[in-house]
Amino acid sequence: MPQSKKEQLIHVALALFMKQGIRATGIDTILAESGISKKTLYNHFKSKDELIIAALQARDEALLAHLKDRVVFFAAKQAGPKAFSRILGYFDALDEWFNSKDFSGCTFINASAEYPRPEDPIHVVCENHKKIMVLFIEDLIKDIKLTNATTTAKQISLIVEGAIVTAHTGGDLKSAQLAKKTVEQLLQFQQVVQQ
Amino acid sequence: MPQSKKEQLIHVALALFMKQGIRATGIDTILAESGISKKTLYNHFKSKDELIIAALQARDEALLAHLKDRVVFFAAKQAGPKAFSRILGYFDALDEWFNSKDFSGCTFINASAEYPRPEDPIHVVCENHKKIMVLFIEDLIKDIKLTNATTTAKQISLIVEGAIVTAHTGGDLKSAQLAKKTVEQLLQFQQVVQQ
DNA sequence: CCAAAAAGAGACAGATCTGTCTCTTTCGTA
DNA sequence: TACGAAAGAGACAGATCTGTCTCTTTTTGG
Repeated sequence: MPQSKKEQLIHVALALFMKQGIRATGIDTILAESGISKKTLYNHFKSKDELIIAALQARDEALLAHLKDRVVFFAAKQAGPKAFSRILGYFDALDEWFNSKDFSGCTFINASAEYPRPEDPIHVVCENHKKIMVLFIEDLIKDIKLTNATTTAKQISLIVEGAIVTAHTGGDLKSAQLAKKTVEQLLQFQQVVQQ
Repeated sequence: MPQSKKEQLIHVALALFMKQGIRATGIDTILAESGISKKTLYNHFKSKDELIIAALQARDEALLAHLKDRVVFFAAKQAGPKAFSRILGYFDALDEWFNSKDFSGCTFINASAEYPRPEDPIHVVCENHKKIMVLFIEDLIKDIKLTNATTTAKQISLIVEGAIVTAHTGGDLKSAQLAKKTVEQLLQFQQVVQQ
């Protein structure tokens, strides 16, 4: 078997959740799309919520792996200071993502919108993802001389989240480019001030 | 009558949508909460979607009015250059909002997450709201000397949206303060560069 | 090769969803 | 007061939701 039924379910569920939203996607649709029976689903997952969480975790891993890969690709093409190339390449990767055919916003922002209670396990998964993304950014800027890299990473994260929302909710598919420019200015300012 | 039944329905529906999400809120819950009958609802609104759109439009007006009011309040307390006081006061207003008891993110980001298709009328209302918010920011910075105020307003908007997401999805209730600091740095940089 | 056990298929149950329809009440105006 | 029209109440319909249960098929171990 190339893929276990559990993996198939997660894969199909995630695709539908991303395309239509979570609450808008019924169990029956997932089953019809995957050709797997209801009993099998409930053998692997105690409830729909558990499947949702598994799908989000799969998305977390896949997205991070994908972005890491694309950052390497785009960083190589970057002009300017070498230390900036990875973080600026990140925004090219975001630009590519926003303009991909089936872009429908950040799965985690969307999920936390559908499950707004902060203590909801689904919401917690989203919160954790966002923490990981800040750490990812912190890694991208580690070669830049900054007085407080953690704070700068959080600032860049604000801009990234803003770009995602502006692309999806605002329908502005160029938001990653503006975000890139904004981060360049911010980093230049912080470097100027420190020395 | 202090409030028409239509206004009551919009008011109750909006509160529930914001608290629980839109798809998670059934018509019956709205009716029970408001004490209004189903027939009356469908006399005023052709469908649930129409009620959703009316609720979002009400939110659009109420939020903008509230923020305008709070900006005036917080701008007066701002230190530093007079031209910066309104935009910086805006972030104090956001901080107040994020830390209010029933904060559950931006209603429009959330709604567009639940209705992800860009051509969905509900999604369009959200998109329009975001456009209005950029214009609002552009007005807040109109006393600052900038080479391209429209672009700067869009940049600040990115940071604002990022702060909202970071507060709600990320659970970081201090994000408005970091956003404020980020905008200060950005504006300082842009002023330095231009002259 | 056979029997025990695990896994799968899909009918079914019970709740809940949106939207309709009929009947009753209320209101405005002669 | 009386009558026509508008508005309201809530039962009802039909679709759809999650989750369970029974029966069949497949797999596996001796």
